[in-house]
Amino acid sequence: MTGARGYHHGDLRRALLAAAAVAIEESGPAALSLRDLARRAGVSHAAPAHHFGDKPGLLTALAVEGFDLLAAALQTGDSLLEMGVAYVDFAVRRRAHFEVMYSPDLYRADAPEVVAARGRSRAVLRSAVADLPPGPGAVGGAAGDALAAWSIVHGFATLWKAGALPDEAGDDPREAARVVIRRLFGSRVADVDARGQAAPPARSPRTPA
Amino acid sequence: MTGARGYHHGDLRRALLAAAAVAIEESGPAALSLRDLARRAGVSHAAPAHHFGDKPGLLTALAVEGFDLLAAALQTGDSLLEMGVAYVDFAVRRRAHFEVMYSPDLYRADAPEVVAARGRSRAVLRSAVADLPPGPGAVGGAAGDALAAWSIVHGFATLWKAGALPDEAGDDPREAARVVIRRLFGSRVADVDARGQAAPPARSPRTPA
DNA sequence: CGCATATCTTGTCAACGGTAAGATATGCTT
DNA sequence: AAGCATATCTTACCGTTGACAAGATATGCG
Repeated sequence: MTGARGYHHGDLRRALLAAAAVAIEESGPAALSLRDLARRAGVSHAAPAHHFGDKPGLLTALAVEGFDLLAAALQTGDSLLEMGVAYVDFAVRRRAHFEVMYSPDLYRADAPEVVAARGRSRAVLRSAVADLPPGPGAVGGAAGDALAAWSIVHGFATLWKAGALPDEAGDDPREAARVVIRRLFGSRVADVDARGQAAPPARSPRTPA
Repeated sequence: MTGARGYHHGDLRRALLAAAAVAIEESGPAALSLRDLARRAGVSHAAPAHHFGDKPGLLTALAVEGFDLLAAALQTGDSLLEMGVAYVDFAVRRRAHFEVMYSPDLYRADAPEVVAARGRSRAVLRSAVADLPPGPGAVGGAAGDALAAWSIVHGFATLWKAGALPDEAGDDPREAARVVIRRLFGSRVADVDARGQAAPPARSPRTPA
């Protein structure tokens, strides 16, 4: 375990990934230092190289972990609306993973593990979109639905994280995300009356049909 | 002009910003090196410090320039649809500026010039949204429209740039953006034939819901 | 013409990423 | 249980970077 102090760390790979997430949340991915991670983990500055090769290697592992975490987070929501909220929630709460995942310059985005993990999270979104009743002005069909849903949710999350939104957006990203998603899909999306009266104040974990 | 070779460069500040944009387009903002910029501009490694102070200072200037360029680009489109397309086009063609603008960890996003420039581009978007006929499921009113429009366009642009979209999205970001935007606003947005040929300059007559 | 100032240079330092070579623990084979 | 191959970690080093200090040179204003 991590308690094994001595020449061998015991779980250095995990410890480095966790330290990387913390460090990135503190100062962003650009300021990440492998030597700082090594210090946080209590090992020498050359230890990370054995597990990840180089900095892009470490961030590649973090991206893979992120895509898998995202896929898992999305699966908790049963409706497309809740899945979108879960996407935004993931972006806000796991800032480090999210930022790296969508910064392909920082890691090897074409590595097979990354492609596979990204495909898994994409499949979850697809399955939810497929359950959506067809809409009136469906220009691009289900693929268009998926693209639009992904775009609006990703854009909202990114802008929120970047602090680029005006204050009117409020302070609860989950609630604001609900409003935006409902504006895209209207009554096609679950669990809220189509007229879209002010959103329900309490979060309702169960979604009555 | 830039031709003034000698002890003084003549237009070093501009030259450095331009070189930064090129370098970032090549390798991303994380790999940016002030010394490399100095080499490209033909000056010593300490020259940039006089104009920008430090690296965040240079990126702050680049972000301000980017927000102003964005505001100008948005103003070319008269309809909200075309403005959205212009947003995506800006993100794809001026990758460097766009990436920096929405990476607040890289620069001083709270600097007054940045806040002002960002406000200017936001005002352009607002004015276009205000012209939009009210929609049926207007949850958040015009502010909700603006938030949704900005989110979907920003998300699409970001995902496109990150290469995170499946191949079905096609290879023309402007066309794909049109489809996505139309899915959000439906008939409320200027009408365009499904092929997405250039939109009519005049705003469409009132669109029946 | 002379001086204040803006601009650029050279020199220096600590920190970083990456590599090489050596030390130590782990686990497999017999 | 012993020995050896291998995984893991350390120490040492190199070139590059960002930042700072101090000096050199050009520009503009009186």
